[in-house]
Amino acid sequence: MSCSQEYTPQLRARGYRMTPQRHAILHVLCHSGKHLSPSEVYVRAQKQVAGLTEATVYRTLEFLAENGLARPSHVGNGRLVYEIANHEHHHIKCRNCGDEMEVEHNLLKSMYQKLESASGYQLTDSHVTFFGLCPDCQKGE
Amino acid sequence: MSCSQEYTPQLRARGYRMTPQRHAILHVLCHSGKHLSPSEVYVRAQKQVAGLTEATVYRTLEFLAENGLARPSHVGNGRLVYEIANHEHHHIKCRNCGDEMEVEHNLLKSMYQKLESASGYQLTDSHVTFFGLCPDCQKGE
DNA sequence: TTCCTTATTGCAAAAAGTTGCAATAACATA
DNA sequence: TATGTTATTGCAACTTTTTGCAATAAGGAA
Repeated sequence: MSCSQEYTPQLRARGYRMTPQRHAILHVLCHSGKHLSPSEVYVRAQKQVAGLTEATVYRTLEFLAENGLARPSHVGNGRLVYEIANHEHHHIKCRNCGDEMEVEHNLLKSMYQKLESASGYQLTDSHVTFFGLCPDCQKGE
Repeated sequence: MSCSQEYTPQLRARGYRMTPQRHAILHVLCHSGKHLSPSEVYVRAQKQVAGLTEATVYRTLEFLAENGLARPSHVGNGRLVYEIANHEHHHIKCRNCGDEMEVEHNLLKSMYQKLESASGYQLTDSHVTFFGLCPDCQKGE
């Protein structure tokens, strides 16, 4: 309950429906704080909705992402993870130790503008993951 | 032959070996011009090396990426594609029609510096894919 | 050229993710 | 509140990607 409730009108307005499955998945994303893989979402949401399947989790996450309620991101190795889409940010991940931090979008803002004018594209999707070496791992090198 | 030959000493120097499989896969990447999915690489490389398996293609692509000879990129939906790592660039892809263009790295250079000083990270991996609407699809909206 | 070490491959099984389709259940309307 | 439409789910089969392990072969040293 709580957080996920507020999404109901958003879905209805677009002709979609709020279901116990979507409810549970949104709830999981809301209260996780970090991003989760589909199977992590599955394990947690299953406790709230008996009979939930993994296929539904995959479809729901993709659906939520398409509708701007969840943010998918590529964090290494080609696997997607998801988090709730409340504030715009990006990630930097350490190639070595896997440590990760958030980056405010306004650091990238002027670059986005340059990019838009250079390419003619209108940038919609704003999540990017950068890879590098964290301060600790740089010392080790 | 040709292009892929020059990589042999690079691998040897690090204690790795050049094999017919790696040879063929590098050759495919070199002569494709665009990025390819693992299965596309498999289909093409198989013609040069009888008995090549998909597992080997996956492992080889990951290996080449780790050693800086190939560049992996996330082009939508969580699937990885690969291309030969000869010049630094990024991609912008249209969410609507799938059209794609390259972006020169120097457009992002100053942002990379800001990011490094703000985070303390040393950014190593430089490929990013941005998503947006291409000029044509913007008109349609 | 032959031998030896060990990086690399193929195989087969497992894990992760996707898809078609019939059954179910949101929810707008009466 | 009862009803009909159709968005959504579960199921099961399928595709894609990963992994362990024994067999193979690259290439340095004798």
